[in-house]
Amino acid sequence: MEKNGREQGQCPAETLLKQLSGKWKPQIFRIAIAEPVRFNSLLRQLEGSNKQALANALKEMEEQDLVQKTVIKIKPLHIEYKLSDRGKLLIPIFQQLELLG
Amino acid sequence: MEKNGREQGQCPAETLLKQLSGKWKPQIFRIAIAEPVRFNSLLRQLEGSNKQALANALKEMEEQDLVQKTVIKIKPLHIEYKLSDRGKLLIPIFQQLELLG
DNA sequence: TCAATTAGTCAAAAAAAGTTGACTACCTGA
DNA sequence: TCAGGTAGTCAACTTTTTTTGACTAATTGA
Repeated sequence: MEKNGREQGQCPAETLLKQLSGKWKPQIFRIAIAEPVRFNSLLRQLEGSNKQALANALKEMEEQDLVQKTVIKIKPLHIEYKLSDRGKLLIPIFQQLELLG
Repeated sequence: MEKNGREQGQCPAETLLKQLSGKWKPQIFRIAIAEPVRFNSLLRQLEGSNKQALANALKEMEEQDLVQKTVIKIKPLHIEYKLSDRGKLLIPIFQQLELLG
């Protein structure tokens, strides 16, 4: 998984667009900007989605260093997803996309 | 084809991300920022692409008002694609994507 | 012990996106 | 009139992405 398009001689924008695209990623990103989210909460918020879809999206977003997964060791073991430092760096551009979309 | 995500109650960024994504669209957009392009020129510049891929991408980008198609009535009839006004509006955000990608 | 909640995994099917190769149509110069 | 360049279309195929439904595993409260 590359983090920089220039390293493969591609169009760098393409790399980032690919990381933010997909059926559920933009919505996950938007929700995670506001506050950390847990798996089932996300599942309930994203109508029409399903466990597999979210698991895939979250795993990819974690691999691409967009979100950070944290295990919270309380009673029924919560797993929290929040934006990573790189993810936070992308907030302004995401907000621009929201404005122009 | 919608131009504004808010009109369908979706994540607005999602609409724009979808319009800019796809195997060839980012590269087409980047090339078209620099100067108007013709079909076969694009085909030659995008290694691994094919007529169908480009025809699809260009048609969609035209429908989404990202590029403008112009028929140039010279000898062997050229067709030129350049950024539309809306497309030009997106240049800054695309350049940001290039920087961060 | 049983049901519910947490957060997933797995395999298969369905849908969407991308590729391939043949074909069309117009115009021009030889 | 025939070859070559322009810009495509079409149907079939392959690949990738997304969905569906069943299943797992740990923990908790009744």
